[in-house]
Formats: sequence, structure tokens, C-alpha cells
Amino acid sequence: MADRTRDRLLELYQTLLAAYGPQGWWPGEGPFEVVVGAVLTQATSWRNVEQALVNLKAAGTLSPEAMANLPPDELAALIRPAGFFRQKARRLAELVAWIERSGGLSSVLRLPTAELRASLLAVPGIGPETADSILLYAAGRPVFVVDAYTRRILTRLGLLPHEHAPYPEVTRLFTDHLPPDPGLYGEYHALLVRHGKERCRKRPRCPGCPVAAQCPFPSGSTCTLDPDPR
DNA sequence: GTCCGGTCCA
DNA sequence: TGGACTGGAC
Repeated sequence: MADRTRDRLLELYQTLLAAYGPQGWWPGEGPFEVVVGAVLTQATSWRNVEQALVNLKAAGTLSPEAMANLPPDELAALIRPAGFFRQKARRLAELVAWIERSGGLSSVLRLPTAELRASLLAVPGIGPETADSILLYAAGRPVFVVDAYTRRILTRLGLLPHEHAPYPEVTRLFTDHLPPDPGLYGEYHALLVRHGKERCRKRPRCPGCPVAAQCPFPSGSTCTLDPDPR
């Protein structure tokens, strides 16, 4: 049976990969650094997250055990460059407490995918995108991470009805039509982020866009304003 | 001034 | 649904 969506998704992936090259996600060493980075990068550019990670490393607190024993205000001070630092310090503390309660990170990362996802979502401050980032990049599970870039790009390409499509619907677009390959999903998501910040911005930079041939509204022709009927 | 690799709460 | 959370880069 012909799967047009699959063909379009694979074509998009190949185009992005050819244009930008492998993105090398997730940067950093070890699953705990991925977990921490996933929280720190919430609504925050990675550049700012990096300094926070440097601070945590320098303080020797980039392990669940060390972080669990860190006073909240000290943790907040270390992650200050990542923004939302009081809130994120609380979120990291909650997350680390859950990890320690659950027998440590390696035990946690061995939980079945559905169970791990549910447990992560039950931690205050962990939403679907953060949970899925951890599932994919720290635990190596074939889940597709959906963010604002993903929604915007797919909507403009006509693969989604509108930018506010529910999270599970967007995830399914990928998992229903592509093989469950964590390597593919990880690279694909990273490429969408790259394309979203470099080209397919709110105000898109269409001239010279590598995806123009696959896009219904290339160049300032029309439709730079999304109609977006809720 | 605007934008970030979101999430929670009223 | 709209703010609040917060700092740094462009």
C-alpha cells in the first residue's frame, strides 16, 4: 500500500540532513547530563544551558547523588545562566528525588517505555516534550519529540492541519509512518530544530531554503501569516 | 525589544 | 486561554 506521508517525511529528512548535516544530538556525556539538560533547556536556548552545565560540572554536582545533597539555593545559583533558575532548581530537585527513590538512574532507564514515560510525567515540571527528550536521548527509546518548531514546519509543509494539533497526534505522524529507530528520530528532531531556528522561523526566510521544493508556500508569495483556526 | 530545544496555574 | 517563571544572545 502506498504511504504518501511516509515518502514525504523521508524526503524531508533526507533534504534536511543533506542541507545541515548530522547535528550530533544530544551533546554531552552520559544519561544524567542529558536528563539535566532536558530540564534546563525548557524555553531556553542551548547556548545558555551550556554555561549552567559547566557550572554544575565544575562544582562536581553533575550526578544524581551529588545533586540530591545540594541545598536548593546553591543549585539555583549554579544553573542561573539557564534562566528560570528557581523554578528549574525545584524541578531538578524533584526529578533527582524521584530517581533516587527509584533505585538510581540506571534502574530508572531500564523501565518499560510506557511506565517510564508515565513516571516522568508525574514529576512536577516534566511535561511531554521534556519526558520524550529523556526517553529518546537518555533511554534510547523510539519516541518522537515534538516541539514548537516541529509543529510550525509540518504545518507549513501541509503535513499537519494546524500548529495546535495535539501532542500525541504530532508524535503519531512520525511513529505511524517511520520505522521505530531512535537514531533516526533523534537526528530528525535535531534537524527540525536547526531548520526551525535558521530558516523556518515565525517570519520565514524562504529564499534559498533547502525545503522550498517540498513547501506549498515558499518565498513571500502568500501565507506567511498562519490562518490557524483553532 | 524579541526569542529561546516548556510547564504550570488561575 | 493567558500569564509567570528568568537570564542571556542577537
